[in-house]
Amino acid sequence: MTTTSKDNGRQRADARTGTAGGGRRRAKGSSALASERRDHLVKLAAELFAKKGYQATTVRNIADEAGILSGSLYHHFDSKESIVDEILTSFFDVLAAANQAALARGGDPREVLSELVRICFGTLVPHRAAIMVLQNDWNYLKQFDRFDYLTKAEADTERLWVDQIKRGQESGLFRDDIEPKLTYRMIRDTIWVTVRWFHPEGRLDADGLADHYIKVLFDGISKHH
Amino acid sequence: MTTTSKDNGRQRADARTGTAGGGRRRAKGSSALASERRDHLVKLAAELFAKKGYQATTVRNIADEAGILSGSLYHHFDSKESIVDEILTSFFDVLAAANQAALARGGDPREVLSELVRICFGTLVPHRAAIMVLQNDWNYLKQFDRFDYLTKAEADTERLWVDQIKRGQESGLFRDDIEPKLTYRMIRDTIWVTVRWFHPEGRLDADGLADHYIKVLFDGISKHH
Amino acid sequence: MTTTSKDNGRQRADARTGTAGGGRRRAKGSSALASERRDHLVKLAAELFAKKGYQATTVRNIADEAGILSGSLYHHFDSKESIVDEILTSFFDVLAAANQAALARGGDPREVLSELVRICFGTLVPHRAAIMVLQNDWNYLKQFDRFDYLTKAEADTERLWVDQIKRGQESGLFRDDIEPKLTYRMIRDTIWVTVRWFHPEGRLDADGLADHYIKVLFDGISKHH
Amino acid sequence: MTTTSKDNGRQRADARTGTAGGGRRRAKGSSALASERRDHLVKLAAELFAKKGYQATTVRNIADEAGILSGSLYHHFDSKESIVDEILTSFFDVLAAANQAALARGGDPREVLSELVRICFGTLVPHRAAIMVLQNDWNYLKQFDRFDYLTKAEADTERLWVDQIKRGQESGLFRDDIEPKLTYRMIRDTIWVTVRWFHPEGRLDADGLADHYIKVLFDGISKHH
DNA sequence: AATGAATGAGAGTTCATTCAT
DNA sequence: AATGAATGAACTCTCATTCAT
Repeated sequence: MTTTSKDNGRQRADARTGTAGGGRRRAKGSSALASERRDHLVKLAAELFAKKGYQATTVRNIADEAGILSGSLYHHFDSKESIVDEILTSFFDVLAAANQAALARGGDPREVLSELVRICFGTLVPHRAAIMVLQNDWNYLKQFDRFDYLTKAEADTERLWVDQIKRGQESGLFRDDIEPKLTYRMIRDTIWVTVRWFHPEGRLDADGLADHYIKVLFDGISKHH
Repeated sequence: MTTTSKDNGRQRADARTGTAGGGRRRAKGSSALASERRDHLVKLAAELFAKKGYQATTVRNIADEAGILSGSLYHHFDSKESIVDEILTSFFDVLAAANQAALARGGDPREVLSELVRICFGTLVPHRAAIMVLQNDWNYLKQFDRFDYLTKAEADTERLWVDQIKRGQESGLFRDDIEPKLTYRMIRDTIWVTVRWFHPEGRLDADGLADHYIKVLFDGISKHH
Repeated sequence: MTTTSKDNGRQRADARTGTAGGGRRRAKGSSALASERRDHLVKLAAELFAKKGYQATTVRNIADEAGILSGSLYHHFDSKESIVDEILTSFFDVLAAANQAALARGGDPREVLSELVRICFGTLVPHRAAIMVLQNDWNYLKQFDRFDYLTKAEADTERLWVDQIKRGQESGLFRDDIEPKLTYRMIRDTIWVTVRWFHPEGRLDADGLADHYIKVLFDGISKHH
Repeated sequence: MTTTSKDNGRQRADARTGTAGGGRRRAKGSSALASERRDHLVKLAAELFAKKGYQATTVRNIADEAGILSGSLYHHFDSKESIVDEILTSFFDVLAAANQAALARGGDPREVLSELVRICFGTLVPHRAAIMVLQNDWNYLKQFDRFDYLTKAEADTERLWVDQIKRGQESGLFRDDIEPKLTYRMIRDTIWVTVRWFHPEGRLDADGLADHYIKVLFDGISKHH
């Protein structure tokens, strides 16, 4: 039993249980510094993955960016896969926790749905890289068993959204002639896919984008008299 | 260098000028058969690209599927890039032509926009592979100069849509408080991204999807009294 | 379905069924030449494995010996493992066939055992490399599932020998106070391990070695009056 | 370079001179504890080398087993080679001493040879790991100059055995038609190679194995009337 | 129109070893 | 006595591409 920081396995296992907050427990206080180094490397990798794509980013690219040799990365990570895993996991943890919190706050379906939308847009900046990877490389990554948990997490999220849409229809807030599942998927995709062209320094920041979208989502683009 | 059908370069040049109809001119009647074989190979490649992604699909994969050796593919194509280029080009040709036709038919902005949306959804089945590649691999492919024409084509399309949205606002049909460019991008992304989960044999076919989306787009998901 | 010569899998499957003679069937006559090239490479690899050990021999070593680049080896073989597999398989096929033939010829246990010993010594020169690998690298190779069949083949051989020793004891030819299984193992190891120092150009060739050993085995080193 | 117990070099020099008894002299009493730790590490390494082979055992494997980090091993040893060196040296020291003692005790060649055989079998349990390494990894290790002394030690042992066999032939105890050198090698190999399958808890312990082998060696497996 | 052998660059990964702390 | 970060060389293997046949 080593005390290296290369404990991806255990870490992720914890994370996936849903212990919200995204706080990462470390066995030893002494490795707080080690964690910093590690987190820094993950961040560098994330930027490269986002920019060039997971497959097109080589382990050597990441090492170069960090100013070390490619082999040295393996002191911190088991594999290239485990790096991207860490990126995606920490994103999903935060998202799941935020979603749960929104549900807990309650409110009518329209309010809850607005909040869920805002949460999604809210991750656009802090988790830009993870979302980019998900948009561009998920089709490739999903083939690996180790990422099955993401498929499951997504299924959970879908249930959560669909429930709210149905509640909205039952309570007469939402139209009856929309398909809840379909509608969810379109909302979801519309939001995440913006990561490809969204620049937070532009005219609209993430909140502005969210407002704009919520407007269109609930009332459409037509002028109602 | 043979004088066979390996004339990707010239072909694409023609295509990009926008000569609608998708008809591919062949200099020699003798190569009609060769063209069939070639088209077949492109189709096989497209399916693989769609399923596994462009980078993850090897030239060997394509050759295996065709029952030949990987080196033999180079009798038909200059490179792996030129195969995907052919796939994307033929999609963009059809799309641009259809868009032009819709504009030519005229109508108020709401009608034109509806038609543009329907055209997009309409390509989902016949051009599934091309759209899939665009969704998953564009971030990688865009780095190559040879695909610059796609960026330009997309800019043209954007202008076309934005014009209609603005016309709609000016004529009082659409709300003033929506951003035309933003709205276009969201519509565009929402439609194309469905390629990832859309199954034409499901409850809704592409037309059904289009109807559903147009409904939400114009009037939102809220019930209006 | 390709027609490359990289069909290790199928080939070995056939071989293991026990089709004696060691003749290797090739799907196409056209690949007879391909087979020659392949066999040549296997031979080069075998010599290196024998000399330096399996692990210490790099794929580049083999390629260098063949005057090609390391990557080119993968046109012929799936992996380094599959090369050594081919070496070992062809040895085991020949050995099993020879053993069966000896049994078929019949004779009293002393004659059969003598023949089995002679067969073992007889493989020392033509299969020197395979035996060397088995002596030096088996402990490493056995960990891979793909070599399980060798463990099974060895178990079959053990049964065959033990049966003869027991028959010899029952018929009063061999002493009762020897353990058949133990005796077999010692005979087996004694013979194979000679591969480490045996030089066929020395005073004794393989046949001479066999005679010498049979003498000692049956009657010991003591002078009997 | 510290002045701790990392003195492999000197140590071995002493050992090779043949100072029997296996007692390891330590310059400083203070390092008695250090020595214990060191011996423990050597033992752990020996087990791993025996089980997985020298090359396949990584320095990390050893460190893991000891509950430390791989780099920390270098506080105790110069290199991976020096660890295995220590294992082999201590085995050869004991063996050489025992052989000398047997010679010193005298007796007719049959008695001396029996004793030598028993000595070999007697090392099987206490020096299992060293013998395993010698059987499996010697072909690799012998390439390094630092292990030349082992080749020389082996040559000494060979001379010792061959002398006894020749004496036996001259005195009429052993058959004239056996090759002394050949016979020695076969005896040697037969004994050591049993390390691969010998389990001391089985039906026969090391002494039993020795008895069995001596029986066969001197009188063969045939029943003599 | 296709084969089969090879190229050459580069991929992810391993590992003995070093060294400041 | 041990850590933790890093080195640097080498490893097996992949793959788009070329070319003589």
